[in-house]
Amino acid sequence: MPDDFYEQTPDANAAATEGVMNTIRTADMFFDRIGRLLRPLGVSAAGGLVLGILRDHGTMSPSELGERLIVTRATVTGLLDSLERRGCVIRSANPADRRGLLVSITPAGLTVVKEVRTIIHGNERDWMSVLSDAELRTYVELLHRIQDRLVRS
Amino acid sequence: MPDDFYEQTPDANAAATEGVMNTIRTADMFFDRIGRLLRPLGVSAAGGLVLGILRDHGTMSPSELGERLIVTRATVTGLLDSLERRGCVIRSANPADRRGLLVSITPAGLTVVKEVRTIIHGNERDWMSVLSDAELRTYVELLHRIQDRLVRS
DNA sequence: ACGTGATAGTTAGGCAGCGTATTGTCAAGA
DNA sequence: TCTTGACAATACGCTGCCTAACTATCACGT
Repeated sequence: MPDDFYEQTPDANAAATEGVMNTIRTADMFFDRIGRLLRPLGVSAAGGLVLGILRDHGTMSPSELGERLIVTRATVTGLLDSLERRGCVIRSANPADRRGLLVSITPAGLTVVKEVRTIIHGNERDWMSVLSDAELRTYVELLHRIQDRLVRS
Repeated sequence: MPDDFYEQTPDANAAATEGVMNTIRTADMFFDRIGRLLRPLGVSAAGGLVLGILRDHGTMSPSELGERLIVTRATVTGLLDSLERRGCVIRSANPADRRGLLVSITPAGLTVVKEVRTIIHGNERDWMSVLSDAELRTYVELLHRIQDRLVRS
């Protein structure tokens, strides 16, 4: 998002606008870099998140995956389609509820998620290295405050 | 993006990861809220950006729009298709270069962009009101430092 | 004058997200 | 029992973003 979108606004909103626009721009950059780093592994950024969750928390339903990812169930369906095609996860019937499924990570998926983490962690550390430890703590705290405001719509 | 994706990482990367993930999550929230606010106007968040640029800088080529938006020309094609369908912009031939086009905002587009700004500015101010002026300045400065690091890949 | 490479825009195909509608299943109350 | 409302997953259509390939045009160097 370009700086100049709102440059004609001379009032007190300018600072708030800059905060919002720069947040979005920075996140876009992160997401873009992560996607490029993961492409050689054959998974998307979203797919990497799914595998990480399955690795840490084990088999779960698509709905629960959606809650953890903060996306809709419809989106989870598509993500699982991709991951299943690549052999990273399998869907099986939930014996306790015939409406539901259970999603499990495969050995191939475990291999992928291991590589994902190695790649991403190093880069994240690098990206944030321009902030001191104290600045990073401040930054995260400010983000949390903004998020708290946002969840209250 | 869920907090717990990387929770099993006990080393020094945890703070950096939290910074990256929270940036993405916050931006997602911003983008979602903006999209919902703009839906009644019949334009997407990206469409609103295009109209704002055209309003501030006048007629320009799709390529230049793409540079300002930091998206590819192919993406601009799609955005202009939508905006043209809604009567907000028109494409015309560039008399100086028969390869190129010129995109102009229409009176209807001007009306829309005015409403967009009114709606968005008030909300941005509200969202960022949880930070003091000094904190907001700090926040934006930290974002700029991170962005500077990111543009150097 | 004429290739040759660069540029402008589109198209095609893919992924990821959404909202909405649909189908099947569960659970609770009449 | 049976109906009714909630829930699980999917299908469909839309937007937005990408890359790659294509056509048309330009601009430069020979």
